[in-house]
Amino acid sequence: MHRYRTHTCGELREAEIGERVRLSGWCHRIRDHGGVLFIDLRDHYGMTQVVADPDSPAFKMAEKLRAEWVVRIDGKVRKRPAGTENAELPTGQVEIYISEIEVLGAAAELPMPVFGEQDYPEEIRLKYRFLDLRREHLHNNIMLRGQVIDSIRRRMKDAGFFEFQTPILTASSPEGARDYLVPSRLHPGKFYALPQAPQQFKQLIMVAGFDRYFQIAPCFRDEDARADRSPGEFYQLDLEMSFVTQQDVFDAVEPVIRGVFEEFGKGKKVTAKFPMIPFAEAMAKYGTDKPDLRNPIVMEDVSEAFRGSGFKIFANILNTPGNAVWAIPAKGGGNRAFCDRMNSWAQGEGQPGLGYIFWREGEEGGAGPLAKNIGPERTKQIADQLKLGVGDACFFVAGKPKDFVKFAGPARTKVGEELNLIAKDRFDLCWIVDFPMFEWHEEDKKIDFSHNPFSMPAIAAEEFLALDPKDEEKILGLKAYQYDIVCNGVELSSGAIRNHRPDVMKKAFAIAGYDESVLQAKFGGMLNALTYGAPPHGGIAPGIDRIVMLLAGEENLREVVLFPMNQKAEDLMMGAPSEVTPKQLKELSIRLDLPKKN
RNA sequence: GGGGGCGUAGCUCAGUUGGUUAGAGCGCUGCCCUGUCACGGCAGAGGCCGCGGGUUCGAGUCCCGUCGCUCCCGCCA
Repeated sequence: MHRYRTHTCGELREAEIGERVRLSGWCHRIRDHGGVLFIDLRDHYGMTQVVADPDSPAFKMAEKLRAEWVVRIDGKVRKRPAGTENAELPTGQVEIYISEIEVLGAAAELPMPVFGEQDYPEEIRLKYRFLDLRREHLHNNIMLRGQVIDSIRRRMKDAGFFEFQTPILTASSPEGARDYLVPSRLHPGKFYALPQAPQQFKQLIMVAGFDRYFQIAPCFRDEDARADRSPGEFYQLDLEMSFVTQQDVFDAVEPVIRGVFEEFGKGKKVTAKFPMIPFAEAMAKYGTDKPDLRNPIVMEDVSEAFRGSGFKIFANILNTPGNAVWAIPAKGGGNRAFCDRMNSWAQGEGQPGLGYIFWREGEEGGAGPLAKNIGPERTKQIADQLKLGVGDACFFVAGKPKDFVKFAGPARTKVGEELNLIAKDRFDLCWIVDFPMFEWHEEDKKIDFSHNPFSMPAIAAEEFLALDPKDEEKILGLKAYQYDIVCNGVELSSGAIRNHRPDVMKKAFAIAGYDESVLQAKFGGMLNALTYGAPPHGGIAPGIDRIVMLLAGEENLREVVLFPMNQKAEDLMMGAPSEVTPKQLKELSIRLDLPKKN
């Protein structure tokens, strides 16, 4: 007989009745009836009920067991007495009558029970992650993650991609997020950086002629956390392709993403063909470049209904060129209680308030102070434009669109949530395309890259090279071959057709006000590589953690990461980051200059 | 760096207008219980009410500060 087990805890059926078996696992739940004692023995594979009574030589030992002790039990499989079968368990037709128990690992009193579905504070869950991971919910999430990654690998390889590894210790990159730095012992005063993404490596793999690259790539960024953004490290399905247009990248990636969502989406409807939504359209309709398309609300410009109207606040705002008034239609929100609630919410968001009109029986022409200010004609104009009627409401935001979208987008989401308009049973995916190449940097009063300086401008190279840097209007209107995949309001990935031409890259940096020496200093290696025959190439990098988060139905990345850090980028279980010895620092030629407390 | 929420038993939470000895469930300890699967019953232990200061005859409760956790903004090519 095997030292620890003949079967797993999820294995035994009626076929094994009468066999002498050996199981090892955790005491999930113990029910001691005095005369008869049940233990639900749990392992990775499932749960089996084991039972002892005073006739069993193991009874005395069984009475000593406590939750989460790891034990080995020997015994005989027998059919459960009629009427005591448990249909919830695959092993529920049988039980094991214990003849011997060996304690393999006793457990101290638990800071957090494994049994049950109750919520526990993050701090405890993270400190005792190994206990949390025993719980069915997290355990399943992590297994799902592994299956999703397996599926992605298979799909990528089937599509002709090859998997590469790129360095973890590399050079600090000047753009983007803050780097994690690793001091060099051999080169005092110099540092490696952990890659924020293998961006330059994957481009170099294309320059090296490998044609189709992918990697489940760890990425490191020293930025503050969010619910959907892990501090420190996360994983991307990083991929890159040579001799491709933007459409080729879409055609390669879309089936992989859609396939994974269909495979693991538990029957939720997945977008059959991802719509391509230009950045400008996404901002205008949804107030964000990562719209939740499950929310049917589409905003519209209603500036004309307010221009020169009796509602002086908006009329005055509209006197400034470039300003506008947008409407957020709220089907089914046509009552004062709801409108007031939205107004309070807006104030909680730091807004002065949220103007609204609503339509109800007896006031078919529109109710609320705003309707009275602008009069019935303009109110009707709004109702007609947005196809609103009795029982509906409409909210308004006014000012400079670039500024108020930060509020309008969340307001659209809030209305959708409050009125239950969001279809929960779908994964609505889309491409966001036509991002601007450059944008006006208000603080520095200059034109700068709006995304990745490596993206190719969506304009003929010759025309781009001929651009007059003073022609700001044309430059700010330029689009880039830059694209995102968005699912249910979550940005899944960002990608681009890369700028593989040194001349175009130099021009792009010149337009953004960087001297060629800056380009050389920052991206000399990359630029150099491009001068020796670089293929046109492009790629994208979907976030693995976010995909799994959506598939698992979680709101927080920590629910799909094995050993996550907390919001302050601390590993409470391992105690990272930690102090190091003076000897270690000395070897690295590092002296600490810590900030003074208080 | 800034804003919101939370902080009471090992854990999840309740705690009234500021008023006697701060409660419940789970867990823990002991006893009882031969068919449970969230087993049940009886008894018990367990509290710097995050910390510091203030107001008050009296503070878990009100005020100020601080710390911790969390969510968001900034940040995230």
